[in-house]
Amino acid sequence: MNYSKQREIILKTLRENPIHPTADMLFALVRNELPNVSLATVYRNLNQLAEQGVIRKISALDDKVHFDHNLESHYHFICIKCKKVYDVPYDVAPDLAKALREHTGLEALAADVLFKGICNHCKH
Amino acid sequence: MNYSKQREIILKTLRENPIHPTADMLFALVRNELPNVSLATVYRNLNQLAEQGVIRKISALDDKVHFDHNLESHYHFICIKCKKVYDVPYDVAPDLAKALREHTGLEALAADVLFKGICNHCKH
DNA sequence: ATAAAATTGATAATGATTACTATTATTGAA
DNA sequence: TTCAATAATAGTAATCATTATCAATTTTAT
Repeated sequence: MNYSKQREIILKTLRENPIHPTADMLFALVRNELPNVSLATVYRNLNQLAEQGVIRKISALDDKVHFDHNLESHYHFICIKCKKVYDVPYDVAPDLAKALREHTGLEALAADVLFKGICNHCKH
Repeated sequence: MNYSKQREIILKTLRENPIHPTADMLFALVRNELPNVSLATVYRNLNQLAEQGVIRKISALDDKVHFDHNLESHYHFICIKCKKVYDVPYDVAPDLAKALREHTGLEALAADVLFKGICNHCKH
């Protein structure tokens, strides 16, 4: 993987944002710094970075894929009103893979948890 | 919601199948009984049934939306090789909403858990 | 029986994502 | 540094799951 300015700025932009942005949200942000960047470049690099394990993809809703720079084990809460995605600490549901193994014998490589509800901000 | 033969057979077909089929899988199955059924009718009815709470949509698998006739609380395991979706009993991770509330104060209306790994069948 | 409302099949449209391609940038060795 | 090989880019076309549209048909309530 060669260096590219675009990839550097896409990654930097993702890391600066706690909002779990989608590809098109990042496209808009990155264009502030690189006005000629292509949407295809954003998608290409996000997929490469996810494949390398530098970032994570989260399929939060039924529609767009969101990206997460936080590699630590954690879960997500999506607000069904504003669609914002919040981090949920791992401690809320630790050792799910172990529980799965003990109950079913299945070996999980990953365990994704997605809570859905209305966030505190939207309740008011 | 009026009665329709198509809806009846779509629902019956989903209930007869433990495979968490997608819309196009159901389309193929339903066409055995109703050769003139339209793909749009399958989508339309699955969405209606899900909206009524008669069936459930499961997303976040891989692009396509799968449908589940099992309304009891339970989770899913997807095999990353054969893409089959298996049910995982609720007991593997009970009371996630309560744990979320106690840790974060957030109120979850739903908690989806998706395990990813290689199923026993694909291991051989 | 009949009119209003719901549903259908066929197909066009949508929207997120990926593929393609000619051009440009990066790299490592001579 | 120069240069050829490789990788990445911008722009755009293509893909593919899903939705929307609409005239025709079916269901339902009166």
